[in-house]
Amino acid sequence: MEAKITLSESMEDYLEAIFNLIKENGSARVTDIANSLGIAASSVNQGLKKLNEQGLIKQQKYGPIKLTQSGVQAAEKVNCKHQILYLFLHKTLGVEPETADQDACSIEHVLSQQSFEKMVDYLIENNYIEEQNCAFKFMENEEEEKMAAKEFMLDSMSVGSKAEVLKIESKGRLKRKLMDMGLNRGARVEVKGKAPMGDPIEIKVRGYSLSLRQDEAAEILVKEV
Amino acid sequence: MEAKITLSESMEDYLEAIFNLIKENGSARVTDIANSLGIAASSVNQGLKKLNEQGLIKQQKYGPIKLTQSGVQAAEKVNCKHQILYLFLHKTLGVEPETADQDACSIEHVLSQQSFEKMVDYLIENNYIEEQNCAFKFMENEEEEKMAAKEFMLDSMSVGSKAEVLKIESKGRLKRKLMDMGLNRGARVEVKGKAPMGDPIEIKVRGYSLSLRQDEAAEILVKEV
DNA sequence: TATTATTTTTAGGTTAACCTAAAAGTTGGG
DNA sequence: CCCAACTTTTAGGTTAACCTAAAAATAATA
Repeated sequence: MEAKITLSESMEDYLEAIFNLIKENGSARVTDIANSLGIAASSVNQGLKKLNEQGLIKQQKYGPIKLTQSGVQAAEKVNCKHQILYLFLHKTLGVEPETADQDACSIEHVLSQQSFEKMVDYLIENNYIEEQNCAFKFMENEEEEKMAAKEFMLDSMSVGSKAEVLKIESKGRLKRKLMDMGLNRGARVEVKGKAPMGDPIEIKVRGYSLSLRQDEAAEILVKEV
Repeated sequence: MEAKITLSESMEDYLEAIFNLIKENGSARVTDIANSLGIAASSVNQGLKKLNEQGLIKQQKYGPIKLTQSGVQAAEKVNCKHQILYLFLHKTLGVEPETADQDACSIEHVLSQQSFEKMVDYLIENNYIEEQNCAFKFMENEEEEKMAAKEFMLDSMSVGSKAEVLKIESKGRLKRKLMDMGLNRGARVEVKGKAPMGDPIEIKVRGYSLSLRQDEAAEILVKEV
């Protein structure tokens, strides 16, 4: 129902940096963010524009940067992932703090939900974290997954039907590409049309129209709604 | 001058795909690589050009793709990282095979050496792999890594550099011709000049000057000296 | 409050990694 | 041996994420 936002890696980095700076200093300025990420202030400025468009931060020209509600949510989610990874690498594998932190930083953007969950399980079992912890904020939606029924591959949906994306079955780059198009878990799609041979297929996601090759659509598991 | 090769994520992906395709089918074609990575053939083509420049693969126009010695090395390294991650995620954390594979794919490019080593330690302790395994191929040679990869195809050497011929990769008439020019194993060559488009290339061997077409030079594996 | 210093923004790039469409080259079947 | 089908390459884009240099706005201080 909510317009679920998709963040690129660097957008996540910006958010996280803002989140941490606010926690530490009470405020986040363009230069602070730039310093903490090691990039130019002008680059940060551009990034903030996008976060602003997504409604995750609020900034007036030359003014201080604040997180909106959904901004805080998103930032906490990223931060939480970071913490899980850090703890896992450092506490259970014995990786040095600094390296663990760097690795967490690079992995947090790409690791699957499932792997995160498994790490959390492991950390709980070994008493490194407790169930009450931040670790769980992003995990709520587990059983919803097994609500089975009415699951199809997107290419077999009929014109006019609506569905929710459950999973992208392909790997690597293709998966990435599809996700970048907005086809993330939970996204609502509507099949607007199909060419005679079923290729390509016209769909609508998050307000955008886009057309998929049939073999691409065949990689997308959806639940009819 | 250290010629240490640094590979971007996608270059690593290309290498890995080539490596696997050759293992599975005996050969890797542009379209196969494109399919296995889910990207357009033309994109692969461009990527291959770069790998070629780095001396990691060898391809003649419209011809099959082969890995050079250093190409195989690099590919094995990446593949090995992939395997470690896969085993770790799947065997010790219980992540599902498919997801573990995808995650391995994204992480393999960015995880630190140290974290890899810790995972290997863990895998050995729990008897998922043995010391003899591939897992170590990329770990012994930390300093050797800097030495390595001074091997190039002659056409990718810069003007002014000197090298020793290791092998002529072509066969038949062309090989004969090149050998007759004095390009035998062990011969010392110096690159005297290149025409604007890299074709032809002026070299000096055993006191003679001679000029090679680029695709001829691309058949000659040399070690920089 | 004027002047200097700092911060933020704008303008105008670059690069890597993709893309589509079409041309060039190769191959297999009639 | 020729043509249709496929593969590979070329040509000409796009986009995200950076950059530098300089202009505009704000803050500090003498």
